[in-house]
Amino acid sequence: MLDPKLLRSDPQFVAQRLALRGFTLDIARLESLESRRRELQTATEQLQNERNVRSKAIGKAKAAGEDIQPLLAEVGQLGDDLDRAKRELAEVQRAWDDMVAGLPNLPHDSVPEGADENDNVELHRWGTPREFDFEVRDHVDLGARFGYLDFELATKLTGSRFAVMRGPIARLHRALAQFMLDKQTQEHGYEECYVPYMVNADSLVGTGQLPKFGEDLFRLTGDNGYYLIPTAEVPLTNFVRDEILDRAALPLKLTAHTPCFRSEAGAYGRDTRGMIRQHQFDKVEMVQVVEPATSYAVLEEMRGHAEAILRALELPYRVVTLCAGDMGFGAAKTYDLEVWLPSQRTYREISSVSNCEDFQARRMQARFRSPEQKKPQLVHTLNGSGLAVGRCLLAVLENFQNADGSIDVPAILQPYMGGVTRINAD
RNA sequence: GGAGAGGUGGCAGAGUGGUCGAAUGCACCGCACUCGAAAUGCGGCAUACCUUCGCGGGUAUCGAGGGUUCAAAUCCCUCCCUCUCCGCCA
Repeated sequence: MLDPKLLRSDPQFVAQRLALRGFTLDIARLESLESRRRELQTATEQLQNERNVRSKAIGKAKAAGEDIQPLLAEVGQLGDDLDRAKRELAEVQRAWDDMVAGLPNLPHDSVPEGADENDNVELHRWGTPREFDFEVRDHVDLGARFGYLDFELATKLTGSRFAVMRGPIARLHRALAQFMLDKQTQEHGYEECYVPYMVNADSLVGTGQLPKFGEDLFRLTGDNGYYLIPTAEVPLTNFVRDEILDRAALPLKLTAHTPCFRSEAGAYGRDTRGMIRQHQFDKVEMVQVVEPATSYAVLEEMRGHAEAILRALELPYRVVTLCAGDMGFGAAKTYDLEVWLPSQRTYREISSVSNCEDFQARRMQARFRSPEQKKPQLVHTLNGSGLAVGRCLLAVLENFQNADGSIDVPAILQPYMGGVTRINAD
């Protein structure tokens, strides 16, 4: 959520920043709602005050043994007026809340302008894509060789956009997740967490998936209305919802390996082959909750934490700064890491690292207290994949393939594979 | 799933429908005392929003949401959560 004070004091500025991401702010509507809200709130509170004063007077009179009938008569009309005022106020307030809850975050000054992914700016590349002296197979073909990666089976079990992994590929998948988790906890200082894979609506509102993007989520039937998590960012970031932290508790660095569930309602027809875009995939997620002054330094740090995984795996990648138009709803600045996929001869997203500044914190009422400042201040929240396990798996399969369809296990993963150095061999 | 007991400020813990935003204790902060500290005394100590240049004033919040009432932490309803016992289970 954007700062209501800023929306009020400088709507032109907000509109201009939002325009960078292709969002049009209806200033006239905002201002009309705001002025009506203010008017109604003041009037309602005055009525409320009057009623409180009179009720107290009745209490005193009664305690003093006086006749309270005349006082009751005086107060008669007040209740109706108050009810009406409250109703009107609630209506306007809700309209305003709905409008503001639907506004995306403002892009940071350093974010490049642009409308879509074509305008993202490459920051740097690492590694050199390997030249193959044979015709490369994509991960679907490689995985099908011994039935280690089976999409048809998953379709029978469930439906499209799911995968079954078996044998060494299933183990490679597990090895990747274990390796990532170890790296983030042991070398980068994150606390390992195990979290619910279902969350309530409040958590999703806190991180910004709701109310606007419900169609991307799997909602469970039943009275409690839980949702499957689309990313561990949701449970991890919501650790601090409605909390006032001690400054000494910051930065809070959390990581978790979880499955992620996405309905991808708007993505039909894209990446239908293979496991690029699945309804269920595993991810190791990093979340940091920090003091505002440090958040941009932390963003760079977290990008490094994600890059470290790809480097250790010897996977060529590039880093792009997302342009304003391509960023997610809550992000003020985002880096995407894109891994080289030989079968597509292109880089594909494998990690996204974002600084949400106080956007999520304001929705969550997540604050911290420092000795210098009397009032609690909003924290800044950041999240990043470190990394997407499924996409990483397919990157390994494709980049480490041999002419005979076997796949070398990256050196760093071999200890996690019981010393196995090559899979898919005859 | 069944039966019972509960959810009050950072924590503990009072609270008869009416001067209750809420006693008291602990923790924390300031001041006094002290060479310093401890102990003691005095004072302060929730959050959000509205209003004011400021001092200040106002509104809301006692798990959540409804209801009764001139007035609700207190009464009624629904839901959520916690604890104890039983059942079932990994």
